[in-house]
Amino acid sequence: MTKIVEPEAGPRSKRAAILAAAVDCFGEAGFEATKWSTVAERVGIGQTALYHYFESKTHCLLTIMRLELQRSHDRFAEATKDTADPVEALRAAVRAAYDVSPHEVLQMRILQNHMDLLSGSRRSAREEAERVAARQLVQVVERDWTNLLVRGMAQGAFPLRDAQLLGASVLGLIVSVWRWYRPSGPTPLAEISELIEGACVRMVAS
Amino acid sequence: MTKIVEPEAGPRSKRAAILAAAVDCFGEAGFEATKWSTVAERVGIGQTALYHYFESKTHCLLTIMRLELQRSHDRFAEATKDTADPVEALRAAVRAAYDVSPHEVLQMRILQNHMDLLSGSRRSAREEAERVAARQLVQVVERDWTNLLVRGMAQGAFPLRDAQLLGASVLGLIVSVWRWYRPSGPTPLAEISELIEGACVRMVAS
DNA sequence: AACCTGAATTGAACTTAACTCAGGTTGATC
DNA sequence: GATCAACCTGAGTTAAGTTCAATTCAGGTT
Repeated sequence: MTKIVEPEAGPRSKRAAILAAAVDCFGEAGFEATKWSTVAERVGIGQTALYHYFESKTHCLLTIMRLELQRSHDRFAEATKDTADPVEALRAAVRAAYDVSPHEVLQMRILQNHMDLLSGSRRSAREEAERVAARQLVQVVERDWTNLLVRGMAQGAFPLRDAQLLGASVLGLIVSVWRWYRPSGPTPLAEISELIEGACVRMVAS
Repeated sequence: MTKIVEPEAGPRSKRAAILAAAVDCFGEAGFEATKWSTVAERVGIGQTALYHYFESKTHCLLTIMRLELQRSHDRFAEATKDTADPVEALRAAVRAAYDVSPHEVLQMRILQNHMDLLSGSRRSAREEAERVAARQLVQVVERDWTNLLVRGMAQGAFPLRDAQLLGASVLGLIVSVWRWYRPSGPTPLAEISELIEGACVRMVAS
């Protein structure tokens, strides 16, 4: 469980700007479709300057994914921390999952679209470090949901079922939205949130 | 609704062999991670021969995705065609979705991991044709599930809800499995199928 | 003010893998 | 056995990510 130390920002560091620009580009156009040099342009630096902050285009992507996973976990914890009733905790967790900014929507989309990157190992050390950290966070998030179900089953609020599998399914259902949802689309996020919240409760508690 | 005419196989065509090899490679190692030349090697031809059958590596990927979507739709239709009861039809459809060979598992994984390709348009004509065909098939499959729900709601078997959204959710839940499932993993597909079948019914019919 | 240090940046060169092209081989059909 | 289309290849091109040696810049030291 090696945690990655976030490189502290020097006063003229462009790391944050690069990450923001990359999220926009990767999120809108897709990782493969966006040229690394375009990100540099948008930040206002030459393409080679990117390598001062990230070892590679993929290293940047993995960083975005890790940060998003960390955020998801934190929000889950925050949303459920003082709710004893399992059903209410579940509802709160789902609502928290969809209580996101447009920028965070892009981050979720990027994360979902590149989960497969976390399987195979990477050549370079820094990339591999990010990958492993992200993979661990995936497991942490899965455990978040599974534990919630286990707790509910133990209290008799949820019927007994394979909590691991059901947890993965609930999570899968929730994040599947990020593959098709567009802020500009016809369905408002609030409506989606409500429907999924109900669906999750029925799935788990019926 | 332009349907793509499958190039009929000349007696010494290696198209099918290429597709099979590509599914193995793309499915196991990932599309980006596998070199196009590796696929050629595995088939036993030079890399340039690939371009006799596919305009590009991406064209091959899009073809795989379209074929898989066509298969999914066909299986759905076959599984539900003579089941009047909506709940039973839903159960049959879910079971059909998981009644797949290991090779088809790879195809589903490839499809799910590259859905984002279907958003943006492609440069070349043949690629774009495959993309559009695939995109249409996605909508067809979504309609398959939505119609099933609409039918069930009309008959009073399912409570009234946004069928479009709920259909997308059910589908999202079902296919989310292909991101993590491995035939070599600890959970047998039959067990997954059963749990998801139940989850879908509760989600829709409770 | 002159100097030093390390972070930040750059242009030019390199690498890799997808792709193009100009032509060669094979085999079914007449 | 001539023909034609399908099929295949080696050599060369291109595009995008990446490396590297050299340079600029900002802030602190003497």
